[in-house]
Amino acid sequence: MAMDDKLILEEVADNIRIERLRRRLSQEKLAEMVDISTKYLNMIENRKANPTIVIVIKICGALDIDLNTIWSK
Amino acid sequence: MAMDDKLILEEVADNIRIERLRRRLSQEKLAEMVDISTKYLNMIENRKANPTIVIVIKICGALDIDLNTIWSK
DNA sequence: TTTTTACATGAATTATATTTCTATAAAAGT
DNA sequence: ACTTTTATAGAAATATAATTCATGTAAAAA
Repeated sequence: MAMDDKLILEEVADNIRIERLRRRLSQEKLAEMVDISTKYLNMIENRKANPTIVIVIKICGALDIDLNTIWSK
Repeated sequence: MAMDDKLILEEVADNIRIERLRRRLSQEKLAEMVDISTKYLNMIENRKANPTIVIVIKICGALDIDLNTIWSK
């Protein structure tokens, strides 16, 4: 994993967590909405997973945000 | 793979191909810019792969488009 | 006709995404 | 103080992302 990969995952992870907390959703609730395991959502938010585009788009859908909210460079 | 997953991949795939052709880049050239195999880029454009967010963001970077260009629902 | 360029695909392999199970611990609620 | 909720994480197993190699096709160019 290259260094710029980590930068990407950091920003994606942080923005997901920020938007989730803004909506007062628990990891468990959001994971359930997106149909992924709680463990895996936790890994995403802690920058330990590189999720597929389908999962990211579903997360955005559940949070009612667009993709640019998660990465806007 | 659920049906709405396929809908997502279809739109993502089509938009990547459209933007690549608009810039007159070959699959080989774009794959090289993004540092993925030509075969895999071909699979993405033909809706046979579900790439990670890091790869999608790198593709957007190479095409100089934002994420919403690829998925805007 | 020959060569080159671009796109596509099957099979086999490797790397990694994702789940399941389990457990700990802090924080919040009662 | 007790209970419940929430977040975190290790390890092992499973699913699938991603590569490599080989090959084929078709169109454009020489």
